[in-house]
Amino acid sequence: MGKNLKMKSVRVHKDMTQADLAARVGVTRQTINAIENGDYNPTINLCIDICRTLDVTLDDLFWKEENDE
Amino acid sequence: MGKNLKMKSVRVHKDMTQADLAARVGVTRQTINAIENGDYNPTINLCIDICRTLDVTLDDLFWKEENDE
DNA sequence: GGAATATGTGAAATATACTTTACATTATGT
DNA sequence: ACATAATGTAAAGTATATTTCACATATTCC
Repeated sequence: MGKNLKMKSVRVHKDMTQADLAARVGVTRQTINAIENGDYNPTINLCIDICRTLDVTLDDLFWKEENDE
Repeated sequence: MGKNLKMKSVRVHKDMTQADLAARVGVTRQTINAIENGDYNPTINLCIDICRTLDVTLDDLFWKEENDE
């Protein structure tokens, strides 16, 4: 699976660590790490919580056009 | 949880049954039904597959603004 | 270079998404 | 009214998201 570089970049731009984001979202640091590294397939509610915390939308972080490599 | 009326409406507008959509997405009819009825919290990859099949994006079907009731 | 902080990762346990089977209810057409 | 298709739902099983605990590597900063 591909890494979620957008998520990482938005998080860093907001000066948050993986642990910070995890705490605000109410999830483990490992979970955030796994999502950024594309190690699994999160739940949509978790995605929504992450997006709200980072002030972006689902399409911003999780949508991929048909022809993404 | 709230029902996903947008998803139902797009699906119906495309003249697909829950079973049709399920088959195209590669999932059970019950799963589609449960998602439309807000009975659970699907995986983002499944959401993406549903969106692609219905020619919409994540924000169209699954994003909710802060102040949705 | 060493201390502290941030990230990557692994293995075992738990919660929950999703399947399978099955049946009941609601709509639609004739 | 009857047949048929579409939807709602329930229980038991399987797959996998997420946690917890633990440690190793990278990064930063003094």
